[in-house]
Parts: sequence; C-alpha cells; structure tokens
Amino acid sequence: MDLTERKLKILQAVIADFVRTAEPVGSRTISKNYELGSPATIRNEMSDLEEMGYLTHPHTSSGRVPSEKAYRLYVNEMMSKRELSQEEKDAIAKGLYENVNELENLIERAAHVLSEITNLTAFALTPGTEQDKLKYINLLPVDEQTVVLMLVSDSGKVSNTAVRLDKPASEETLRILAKNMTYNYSGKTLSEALTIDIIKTFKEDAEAMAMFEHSIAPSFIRTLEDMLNVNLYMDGLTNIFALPEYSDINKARTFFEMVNRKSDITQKLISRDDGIMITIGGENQDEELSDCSVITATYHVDGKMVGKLGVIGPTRMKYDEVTSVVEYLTENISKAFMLPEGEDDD
Amino acid sequence: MDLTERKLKILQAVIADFVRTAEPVGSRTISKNYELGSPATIRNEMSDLEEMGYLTHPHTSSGRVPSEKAYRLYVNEMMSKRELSQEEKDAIAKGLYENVNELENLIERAAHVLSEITNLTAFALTPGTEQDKLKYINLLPVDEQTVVLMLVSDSGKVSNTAVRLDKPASEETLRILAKNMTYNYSGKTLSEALTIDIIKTFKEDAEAMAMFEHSIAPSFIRTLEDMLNVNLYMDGLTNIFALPEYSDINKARTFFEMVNRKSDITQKLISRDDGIMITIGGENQDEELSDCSVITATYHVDGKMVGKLGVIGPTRMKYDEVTSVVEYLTENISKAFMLPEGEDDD
DNA sequence: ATTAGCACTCATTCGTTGCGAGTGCTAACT
DNA sequence: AGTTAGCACTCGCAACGAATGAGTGCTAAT
Repeated sequence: MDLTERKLKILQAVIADFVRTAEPVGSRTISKNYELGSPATIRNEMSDLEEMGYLTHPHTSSGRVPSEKAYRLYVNEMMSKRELSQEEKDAIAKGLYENVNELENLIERAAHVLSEITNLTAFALTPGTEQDKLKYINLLPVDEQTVVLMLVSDSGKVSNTAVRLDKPASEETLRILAKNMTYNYSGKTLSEALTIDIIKTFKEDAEAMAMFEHSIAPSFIRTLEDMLNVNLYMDGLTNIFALPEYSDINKARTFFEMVNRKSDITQKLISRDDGIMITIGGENQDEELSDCSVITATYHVDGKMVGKLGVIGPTRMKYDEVTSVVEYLTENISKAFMLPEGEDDD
Repeated sequence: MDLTERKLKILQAVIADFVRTAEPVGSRTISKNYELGSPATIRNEMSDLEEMGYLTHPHTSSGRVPSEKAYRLYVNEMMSKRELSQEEKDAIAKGLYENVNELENLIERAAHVLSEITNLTAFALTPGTEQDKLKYINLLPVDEQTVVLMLVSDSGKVSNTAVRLDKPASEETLRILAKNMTYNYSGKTLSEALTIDIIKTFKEDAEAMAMFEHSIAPSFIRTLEDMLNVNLYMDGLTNIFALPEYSDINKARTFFEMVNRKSDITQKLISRDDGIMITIGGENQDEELSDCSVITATYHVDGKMVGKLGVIGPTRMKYDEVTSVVEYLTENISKAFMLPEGEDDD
C-alpha cells in the first residue's frame, strides 16, 4: 500500500489534533476541520494507515492515535523546522542572561528557560572537562591549620577545597607546595593529573613531602574529581502534572522517581549523539523511558568543551517547536561562551 | 470537663493508631488493642474528647481522627523523646559522612539522610554568612583578558567568579588591585563590604582605578552576593507519593509546586525560631502549609554561623521519631564543623 | 473512488443498591 | 455512678446496570 498525498495529510492532521488535545481523534473531526473528504472516506484512509502501522486504536470504538512510527515519520519527513519569532528569541535571551554570572548559572538558566517555553521537563548538563588542562594550583592559608586548595583550569573553571592540615604549615612550605604542584601538573588534563604521583619530586624537602602526602594529595584528588564532574540541572518537573498522560498518580510517581536518579539521567544524556537527537518512546533503550520522548542537543565551546541540554516529555509533544527552541538555545549558549557574560550590561 | 487519665490514654491510642494507619480509628479497635474498657465506654470518652476539641469526625459514621489540638497536646505533654538506638546513630553517621569533602556536601548529605530515615521530605539550609569576614581577595590571571576573582572568608568559605576584562591587564596591575582590595576589605563582613566603595583609594593609579571600576567592582559585588546566599538542599520529595494524604494528584501537585519555590521555602525556614521548632497544620501561618507539619532544628557552629534543617510532612507524622532524628543530626553537624572533615578516614 | 446510512462497540457517566464500619442512644447491670 | 450490651441509624464505598454518545466497519448507493 502506498502513502498517498491524502494519507499523509490525514496522518499529519491526526498528529496535530492529538498533540493538541491528547484525545484519540475521530474521522468526523478531521473531516470537519480539514478539506479532506467525508468522514467515511477519512475512515477508510485511517483504516489503511492503521494497517500500515501509523495509527492505532485504543479500543474498537474510539478515534485513532498516532503510533511511534507515525511520530518518527513526522519528525523525519513532515516536520517543518519552525523558525522562532523575534519575540520568542528575545524572551529566550532575556531569560537566559538574567542574573547570570557564572557558566554554571547560565546552564541552570538554560534549563529553566527551556522548561518554561516548552512546558515540559528540561535538563541541562554542564560541559565536560575531560579536556581541560590544569593551569594554576594555589594554596591559600585560612587559619593556622587550614588552607584552601584552589585549582584553575585553562578554560577558567575554578574549584577549591578547604584542607585541614595535620599540623601548622609555614607560608614558605605552602609556597613550595603550590609551586611544585603547578610546575608538575600544569598543562596536564584533569584525568592525567589524577594518574601522576609527584611525591618523589619533593625529595629534598621532608616537611613539604609529608604535608603533601598526608594532607594535600587526598584533597587534590577530591578536588580534581569534583572538577571533572558534570552537573545536571533540571527544571519544570512539575510541568508534567498538567499533562493528561500523567493524571494517574502512579505514572507521575514513576516519572519523578526516574528523574530523581540524577546520576542515571546524567549517564543516559552523556551517551547520546551529538547534535540534535530525538528519540521517541520505545526507541529509548530504557524501559522506564518507553513512553517518553527525549530531545537533546549539544552545545559546543571552542570545539572542545561540550554539554547537553534537552527535554523529556510524553511521546505526544510539539516536536517542531521543542526542536527549534532546543537548537536556538544551544546556539545562544555557544555564543555566550565566546564573548563571556556580563560585559554588555544593558 | 477534665482530661482524666483514661481520656489521655485513649487520646494517645487514637493518635498512635491514626499515625500508623492513616485511617479514622473506631472505638472497637481501641477496645481490642488496649485495656481501656468496652467499645461503648471508649465511645463515650471519645465523644467527650471530641467535645473538648481533641478529636474530630470526618463524618457521622466513621471513626475519630486526632485534631491539631491533639497533636499539639501530644507534642507538648505526652511525647517521650525517643532515644535513638546505636544502630540508628551509626546509620546516620555513616550516611552523613559518605563522600563528603565540603561543608555544602555535608549539608546536602544531611538532607538526604534525614529524608531516608523519616520517609518524609527533608531540607537543609547551608549556614548564613552574614557574620563572615573577608580574609583574602585574590585575582588570578587565566588568559590575556580573563581573571578569576576569588574571595575567602575567615570561616574558610571560598567563592570565585571569572571576570572578563575590557582590556588586558598586567600582572602588576592585578597585584595592585588584589592588594588594595585585601587591604581595604579584609576584616569587614560580607555585607559591610557591599556598602564600601574603595574607588578613591586608587587615586594615584588611573589604570588600576579604571579596571576596578569597570571590570572588578561589578564582579566583586556579584561574588559577595553569591557568598551571602544560603543554599537550600531538599531530598525525599518523592516520599510523599507513599503517603495516603497525597494519593490525590492535586494534593501531590500542590505540594510539589510549593516546595519547588525554593526561595519561598528558604525564607520561611530562615525566619523560624532557633532550636527545635514544631508547627502543626494551621499553626503554620502559610495557607499552603496548613495541612502540613514542619519540624526544624538549628545547627550552630562556633556559636555564630547557623543553618537549619528539618522535614515537612502531613500533620500525621511520627513526631517523636522525627524530632529525635532532627536533633541528633544537628548535633552531629555541629560536631563535624569542630573537627573538620576527612581527617580520620576510616 | 466517494459517500450516506446504519448497526455495532465500548468507555464513561450516573443512579441504585447492598454492605459494613462505626456512631449515639437507651436501658440494663454492677 | 460509671460501665456495658444492644440496637437503630448514618454514611462512605464498591458493585451493578442502564443510558449515553463518540466513533467504527460495513454495505449499498452515487
């Protein structure tokens, strides 16, 4: 059987109606709102579309619902990329830069804006730092026996830990430690640094060596690990309450319990392809996601640091709109990194 | 009418049963499980208790439910503080210090542990820093036109911002800026620092002055504000799904939407009394909280920095247990601050 | 090939009924 | 006097069934 012009139009109409109303759509509705023929004709065509796997029947006597195959066809072939209006773009930019002073902040805002616009659950992942190289290492005394260990990477990411020393250290010792660490670690990526042991380089200085080994090194490792971690921001979790697919409390519960496992989510996101990726229902390997669709996009910075953002929602979603927004957001974020934030304070 | 011995016992029994089952409790149940007389007697007593305002009737033909007044009486007079068993204490300590290397981390863990033990929604607020004094101010070059502005307070709290300069700065200029800022700001509290303008102190150095005014000062203010911010951690949100009071999706929704407004929650928490505070249902000024109870406790550090933690749940909760856990947690946190973390790695 | 007509299906709504847990009252008992 | 047994009554709730109506599939006419 062939996907004739009319069949395509009917399918599109069914998808559009169903995405809007979440109700199975009947032949009369289509017939009334589109010039595609009488209800009976539509019915025949729908019956064909069902046979072809694009529509399903919740039960004999109710309207048709698009199948995942239909959404896939729509996304691949029928969806026109919806250019955002200037107002929408402005709203995004405004929301994005509001109250932002750090990269983390910007990513958090991105998740927020994304959830507000799409009315879905949005997430954003901070850039991975596998390729970041250490630039500075500093030890700053806070009091007698406490110092702050501070690492700066070449991308400007900073991370610090308060370190409790087992005995007081002279400023001199701290300076030696910091200098030696900077000398040996700078230029190395964070994960490289994790594998290098510089304890031997202190050979002449027993005090510095002991202090490094007992106090600094463990904190150093923790701080590196902390820097390597990506953060996951989520927003719009409660948006799902507005969706009829989650009017059953158990559905809602399952959803919340799933997205609450942040490390799982992070894993799943990281492993997704670059660029815009849309997975529909069962296309998600994950059982738990099998009645959700996920749209993600990747933002790049200087061609090296990458992070992801996207939305998760029911398979019934406005794929065109969400895709456009997600794409526009990544462009904006990449741009923001080029010209660091906060300069043109309007 | 008098609250006789037996009335008290019956009231306590009703509370215990209702807290456990969430079902209105009838006279027969009490009569069977406690040696307090026949159903009819219990009924008469219950009727009196209702007249006195300690019990209510959902409808004529169902069992009794404790009123807020009853919970209040229970909390004030009848509740025996439940000493935690050694296993419970161990479990708390274990959960608390797992994977902790920063204060923020510890507080986050506290919320986690608290929600796990109580099966309620828990929150924890990082210590306020109004009394923190600036100790160090540092400017570290990252690249040509980017520096990291780093502030350290006397409590060891560190905050940094990447600052994009409008033109390249010499190391010399940066050193002058940092030195001058440290000189003028150190010893001042964070909020004092926000009010002091040191622009005039650069009078001899036009370059440093311009750089301070255009690039550093705005970031400095943002960083101070960031340091002044307290963070709110929440955990166990999905626990409410297990409670029958939230089996209605709208209740659940309202709850989630309320706790999602983090700044509101933070405000409400901060304004609560020190020590252990229990508010039951309508005692919460807040309309939204009127069918919740909130238990908070304050942890102190060196008698100056304070934060709060607690739980929020239905009025039907195990007040004794929750109170004990909350109290024990605050003690533990205070202790942890005394002897900074990570030293005794078992 | 399209469409009107019609019988049929099935989820949903709404009223009815029966059940059972629990009360309140009265009268008997201690 | 306080306690208890007995009993009529209330009321939420679940189960059942009829009515409703949206929508289909099929057949026959256009």
